[in-house]
Amino acid sequence: MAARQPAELEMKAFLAAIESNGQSCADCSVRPFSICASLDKAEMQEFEHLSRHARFSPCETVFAEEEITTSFYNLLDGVMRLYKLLPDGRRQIVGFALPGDFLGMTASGRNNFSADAIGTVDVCRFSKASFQRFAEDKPHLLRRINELAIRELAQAREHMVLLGRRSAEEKVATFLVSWRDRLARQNGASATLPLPMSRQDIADYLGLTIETVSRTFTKLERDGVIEIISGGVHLLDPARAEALAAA
Amino acid sequence: MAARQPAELEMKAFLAAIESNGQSCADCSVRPFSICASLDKAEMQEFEHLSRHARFSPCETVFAEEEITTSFYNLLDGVMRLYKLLPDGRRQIVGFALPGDFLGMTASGRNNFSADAIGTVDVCRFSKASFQRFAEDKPHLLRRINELAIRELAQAREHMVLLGRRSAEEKVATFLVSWRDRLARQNGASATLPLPMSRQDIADYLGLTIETVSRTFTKLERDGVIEIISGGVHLLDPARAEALAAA
DNA sequence: GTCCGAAATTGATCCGCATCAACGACCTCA
DNA sequence: TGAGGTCGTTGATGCGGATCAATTTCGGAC
Repeated sequence: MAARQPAELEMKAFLAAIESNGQSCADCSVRPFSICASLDKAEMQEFEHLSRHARFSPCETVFAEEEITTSFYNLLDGVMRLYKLLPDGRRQIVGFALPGDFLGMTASGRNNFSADAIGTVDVCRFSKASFQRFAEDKPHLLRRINELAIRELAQAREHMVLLGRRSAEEKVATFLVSWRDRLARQNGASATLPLPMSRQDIADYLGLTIETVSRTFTKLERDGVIEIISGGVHLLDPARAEALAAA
Repeated sequence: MAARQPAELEMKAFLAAIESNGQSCADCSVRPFSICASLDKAEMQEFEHLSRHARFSPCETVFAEEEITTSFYNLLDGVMRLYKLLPDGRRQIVGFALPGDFLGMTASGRNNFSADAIGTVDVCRFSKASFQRFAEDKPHLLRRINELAIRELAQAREHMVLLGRRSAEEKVATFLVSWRDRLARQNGASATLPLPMSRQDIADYLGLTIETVSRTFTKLERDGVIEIISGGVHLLDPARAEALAAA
């Protein structure tokens, strides 16, 4: 087994880079990625009064499936797992939320998935009612929300292909490549991938077991595609990973 | 094997019931289910001029993945399969579209899936540009589109659970129950389920092979849950089907 | 440092579904 | 009425990933 170096340091740096120093929307670092990007200065000031910052500890649940939705959240810092449970406990992670993601929109008024903090998480929280009142007559904001919903829908469909039609190795390679791309969009490209989620989380995201995920990581390392390090992986051969992900 | 009676007749009746007689939005039968439900009389009249009716033959492709999106579609009549292909030909059906469904919204300007007519299909077609111009400053329409997008997102996540975490039998039972519920929403409940799509379509929707779908149908019939008839199934024991789907 | 519990890895075995192959049902068309 | 094609069903077999079962590694407390 390869020596492990802390990719957590890199994760820390990454999180610091996108850290919202929180006092004001004006210097919120996730703004360009969030729904707030569509607001002008005056709207932003009004909007600011609707939000309250909140912090969640590792593994804390931010909201649960089927609960009546009372708040919307703008993720400022940290990573969350979004998941659904079957009555017998089987879990499907439907996505990981990164800073800038907007959570809480529902059609039914009840959350259609649960959301946990993975590490420590900072959010902007809005009451549903006041947010809806604010958004009601702002077409540019509505269009922005729409755009994000449609982007998520595209991701969801991509993930359906992965879950329904890809092998374990393809699943893991696809996960690594698309996780890298998501981080890169905010943070710039890097061959060192922090993976703050557990193997179990990855398994439940990919529709596999923890053992299969672990074996597949090991196989990719044997094949020289990745190096497994503490808290993440090093992408040694991105081209090969992409080839596995595409095929 | 059980005798087969034509459920196609029932499907025909179903389709007739929701048939848009097409001349005018005013007597369009899918309106209450579509985005048009949010428009007032004046808007509807303006909107009407933006649309052109079109008909597609069985198996005809309405639009293809990756194509630049030039039109939006309101499905009036018939059923469509929405799917994505991997380079090696593996297919994942990401959904079936029914009358009232609105197709064509993209984040990137390119379709993120392909759409085929299953039987004969009638649509309302809008040019993307004129639709966007029309919708731009109509918050109620934007909210309606949003609502539909979020509903689809919820469905997509539900389907991820199915693809990632359910057994073949659970998948088939879930499919039958939720197909019944979708039809019922428009058409009223019925124990006779028309299945206009092929076994291959069902397999590609559920992440299975055609053989496994066929065997599972047979098993459900042996167990008295369904009766297989021409062009569909008869749901003999809805409660048991729902139990399989829930578990 | 040592101890402890949780997470990850590895190995052995099993099973659900895929694959490969044949057959049957139904349709169209000559 | 029969030939041929497509679709669906059924059977035999194989394999990828699940399951069961140890270890090993890691991180934190002291």
